[in-house]
Amino acid sequence: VPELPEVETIARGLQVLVHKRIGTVDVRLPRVVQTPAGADFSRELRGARISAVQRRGKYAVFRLDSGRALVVSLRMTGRLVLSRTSEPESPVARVVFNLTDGTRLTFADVRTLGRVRLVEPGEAWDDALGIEPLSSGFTPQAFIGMLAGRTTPIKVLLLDQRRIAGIGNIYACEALWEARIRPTRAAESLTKPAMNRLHDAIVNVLNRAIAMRGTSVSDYVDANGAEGGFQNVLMVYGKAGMPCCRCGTPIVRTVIGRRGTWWCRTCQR
DNA sequence: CCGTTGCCCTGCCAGC
DNA sequence: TGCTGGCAGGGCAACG
Repeated sequence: VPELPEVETIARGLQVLVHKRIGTVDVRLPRVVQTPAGADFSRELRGARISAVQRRGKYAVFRLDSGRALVVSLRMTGRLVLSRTSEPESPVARVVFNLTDGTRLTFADVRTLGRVRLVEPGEAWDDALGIEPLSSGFTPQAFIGMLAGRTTPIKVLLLDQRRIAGIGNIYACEALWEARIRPTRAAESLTKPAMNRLHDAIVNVLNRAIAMRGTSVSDYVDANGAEGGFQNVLMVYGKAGMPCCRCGTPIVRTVIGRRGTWWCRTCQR
């Protein structure tokens, strides 16, 4: 599942595309293109030069010389993978970008829930997205301010992209374990020290996951098709029945906010 | 604004 | 062996 560390790793791997020019664009499954609809998407991208490849939350963003941007949402099983135009195409390719130098960028997606869209210069496509948790603005004070008056379970708040952009189910579970906080706790009910611990745990977990090139539990691979390494050091995610690494109590799986949630009943309070 | 629910979509796997 | 139902979960729309 591509969350912040996975999309960051993909975007870094796609830096080789900077200054390259897009030739033809083949849309294999039209409904994954949000806008512009129909043939306009391919036509408007043709000839565009890529000026930067970035990440915002869980979105990959390709800046174009024209000031427009190609925005890709990978959702659950989406991939952005490099190859050569001469190689065979993925059977689940949804949009294929052929660069003029023979490089191919494929947006592949088994479950077809991912989306691509072309946004106009200055278009506020990410207005509803919250703060970047690895930016300097994500201070303990900023985080604590988000929790005030919020009765929602702390885990649901961590997953709310309008507050913090980029945390998904894996890293929400892992950060709460690291901070020793029960995922069901009402956000506003956390003590000040607990809020500080959670702030630090979020930053630490995301940075460690980036350093290990993301978590490959099902479909995730980077821009070169390589798996990440963080699945080998997960503490709770997907670990139902396994002993907690801190206290030995078996990890439980419950459902919070309609998401599977793995945690330790003993040391997460 | 806040919180909750429904829906999308396919591969995998436990259980019968 | 073959079928079925549940699960994986991010983003968006809709509702009170």
